[in-house]
Amino acid sequence: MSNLKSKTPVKTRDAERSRAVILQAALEEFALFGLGGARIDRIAERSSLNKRLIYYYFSDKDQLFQAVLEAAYEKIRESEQKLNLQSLLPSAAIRKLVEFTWNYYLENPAFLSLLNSENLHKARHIEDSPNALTLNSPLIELLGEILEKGRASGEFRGGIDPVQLYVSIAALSYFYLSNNATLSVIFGRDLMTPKAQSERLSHMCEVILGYVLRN
Amino acid sequence: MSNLKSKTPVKTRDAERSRAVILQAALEEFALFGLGGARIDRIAERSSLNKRLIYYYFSDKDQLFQAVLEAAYEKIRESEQKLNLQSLLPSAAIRKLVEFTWNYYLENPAFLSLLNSENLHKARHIEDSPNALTLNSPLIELLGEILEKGRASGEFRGGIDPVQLYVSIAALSYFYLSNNATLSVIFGRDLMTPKAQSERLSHMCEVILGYVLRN
Amino acid sequence: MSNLKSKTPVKTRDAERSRAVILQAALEEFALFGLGGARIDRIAERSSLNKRLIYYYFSDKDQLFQAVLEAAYEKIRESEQKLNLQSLLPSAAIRKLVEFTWNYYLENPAFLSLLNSENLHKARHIEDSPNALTLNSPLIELLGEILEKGRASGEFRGGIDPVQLYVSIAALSYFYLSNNATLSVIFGRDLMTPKAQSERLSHMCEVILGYVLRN
Amino acid sequence: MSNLKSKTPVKTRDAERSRAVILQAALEEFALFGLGGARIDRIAERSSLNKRLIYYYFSDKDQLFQAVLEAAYEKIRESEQKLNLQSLLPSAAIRKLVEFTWNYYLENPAFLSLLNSENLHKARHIEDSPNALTLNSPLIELLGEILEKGRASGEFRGGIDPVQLYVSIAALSYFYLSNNATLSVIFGRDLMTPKAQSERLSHMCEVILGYVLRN
DNA sequence: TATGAATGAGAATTCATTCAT
DNA sequence: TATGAATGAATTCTCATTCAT
Repeated sequence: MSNLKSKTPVKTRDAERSRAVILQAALEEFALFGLGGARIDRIAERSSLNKRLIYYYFSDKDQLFQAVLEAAYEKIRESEQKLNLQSLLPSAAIRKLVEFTWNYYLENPAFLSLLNSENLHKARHIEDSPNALTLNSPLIELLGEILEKGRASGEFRGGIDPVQLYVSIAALSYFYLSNNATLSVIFGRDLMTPKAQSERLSHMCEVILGYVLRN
Repeated sequence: MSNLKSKTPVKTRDAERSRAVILQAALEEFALFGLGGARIDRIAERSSLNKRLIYYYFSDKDQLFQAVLEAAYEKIRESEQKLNLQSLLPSAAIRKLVEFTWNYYLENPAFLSLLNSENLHKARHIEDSPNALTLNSPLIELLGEILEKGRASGEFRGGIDPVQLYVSIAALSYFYLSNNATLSVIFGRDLMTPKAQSERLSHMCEVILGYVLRN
Repeated sequence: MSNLKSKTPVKTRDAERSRAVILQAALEEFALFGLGGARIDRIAERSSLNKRLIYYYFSDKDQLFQAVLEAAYEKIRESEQKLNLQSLLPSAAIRKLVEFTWNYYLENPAFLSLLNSENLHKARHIEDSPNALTLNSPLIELLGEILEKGRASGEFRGGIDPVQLYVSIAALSYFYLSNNATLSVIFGRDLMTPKAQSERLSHMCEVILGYVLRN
Repeated sequence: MSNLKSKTPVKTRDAERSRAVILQAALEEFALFGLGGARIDRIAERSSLNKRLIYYYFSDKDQLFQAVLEAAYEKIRESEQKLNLQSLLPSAAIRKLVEFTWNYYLENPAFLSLLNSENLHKARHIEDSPNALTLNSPLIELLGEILEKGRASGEFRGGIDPVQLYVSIAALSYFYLSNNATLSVIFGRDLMTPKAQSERLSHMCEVILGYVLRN
């Protein structure tokens, strides 16, 4: 085992690795400071790589941001696909989606920050990102099937738009976590204590299930 | 009285007005580009005032941002207070709050953008903004009373945390509008058509009322 | 005399002066190194002014180059207008134009270098320089009149295109001076000694006058 | 012999060819952008060869420029030698030299651009180019003989310095073509139409022959 | 002979901020 | 109160060149 690792030393001249290291460093930097506030110099430092190399691989700041964004979207889509919602009962599936969304955002605050930046910039980076377009469709389709299954069994109410539901599920977690800093100040209470977190999760499940369930 | 005004022409030596003009220009600039992306030069242009004056009134970029933020919070609080929710039946009050939140965010996109920036910066500007702290309390208190009144009358379920509810109401509108750009790209449909807007509002009312109402 | 100067001290905050100083420094730099080889830093040093100020007045390197070019053209046009060729006999006028051209180029090598740079860049800077277009017309017109006068008196041959003649007069001096460095190496003789210079001037007069004079 | 070549496919390990390809690519790049503006990266692209190889063959940008310049001089000298001026009558020889010069410059604009660059750099590259020095002598000598032959036959005037004449012949074509961009803008007419070209050639022949011919 | 990866020094340009009037 | 002029410190990006294979 350990000798396996020694057989593959951390190569210096490894394009794949360098690209990945830069992407990770850039993700952190963009998440912390936004697109405008991010500094290429700091990304170079973070990645312990030469600043020039960033331009070598990504041409400029915007294209770097785009690459980071694409990677972030791919990552969440992969996680979503591992959920296997189709194998669950409708209400369990919905609950699992709410929980997954919450946990994913909680563990990947950089993703939220990235999306905020991208929205500030009117989505211009994803717009010309070829694979972005079809990224969400599978989940929405699946959600549609779940809603239909639940409705057929009489468990769920009818007429629910899966996009609206998906947006609402995301919204409830996203807003709480993304705006946690200002909300905590304004309400004068720490919204990130373990207790607060579990209360939020319960609340969201109640809201969403209260909505989809027939009564 | 009226001749006082005619003696001081509109564009000169009117401190109050200059301050206000700068604040408005800064609001637009910060909303469009974020704190990091905003340019003092452009704020000067937007306000057709001298750049130096901005420093005269607001000392530096951060304090300017803070002033803009405070003004934005004040404005929404004022609007909230005009709602007169206490005079309505509980369910009508809740519905009205949902509608108000949606409409306010819709009409004041700069406010959302500002909050995103402030959250990116960990709320450091409101933190030392003396009046920010108590800003939300009245509404939360009122919401608590409404929930209690509804519960007492048997219309509402019990055990609802007004803060959670308030956050969720805000979340549903905020996320949809703030992230509209990326969502529209990803779902491949324009979320801001009049039809899409009214569908969203209906959906949100159903979600929130579905949650608070006993059955 | 000397107290005149003390009455107008070198003001620091003098926009006109700063602009002029930058233009002069830029002229020298561009002449020495071409557009691509010129360094904004060195222009700042040359002018003992802040680099930032260059951008303040001229926006970017290209616009600075354009401004320098325009100034250079204006200067030679002014000098040409002082020639008063119309008051001379045709052959004297032609000779004077040849001599003037030679001397002007000799004393303003930066002008030649600037034109070379501009031609390397396909004249893109003068192209959108509003006043450049009509700059040469007056002289060409005057030259046409001189040629006609000479022809009418039987002194000059007919059918001479003033533009062709003007270009040829310029060419004979320009090429010699602009390409002096390579020519001197290739011919193995210094083309800039006083003797060489006066020989060149004689030669050019003979060529041009030999061409325009009837016999 | 022939099978040796077939064993080495066209694109690999052919040092001679690679050198030549690089030289050609560099010629184009230097001609388009000058020495300062030329980019090693682009030369690599143009030659579809690796950037590293350029350094392998030519050490650095300056030496590459020097090699390009030498090749360009060699090429024009070769062409000049094919003219066989000695076999012509003096006036025909002069006319042919004017025409050749014009056509050569017309067909090799890169050569002109290269010389401009070299002059901007004070001829420092040819200076230490061993073969450059004697390059022009044969033609000048030949021109001297032609002039003498013409003078002896009474056709040409006497006292013409062949260097001056050669420079003037070059000047008339060079300036027109090299400065065509700015001249076209300033005179507001396209100097490169077929008609304009042939007019220029006629004019130059008249000027030069008008000068050398006795009357 | 050939090439992709990597880099330090430098270049243009930007930006918040201050000076002088 | 108002403003044009001036600046130092960054910041993005470029470029010739070298390293490792």
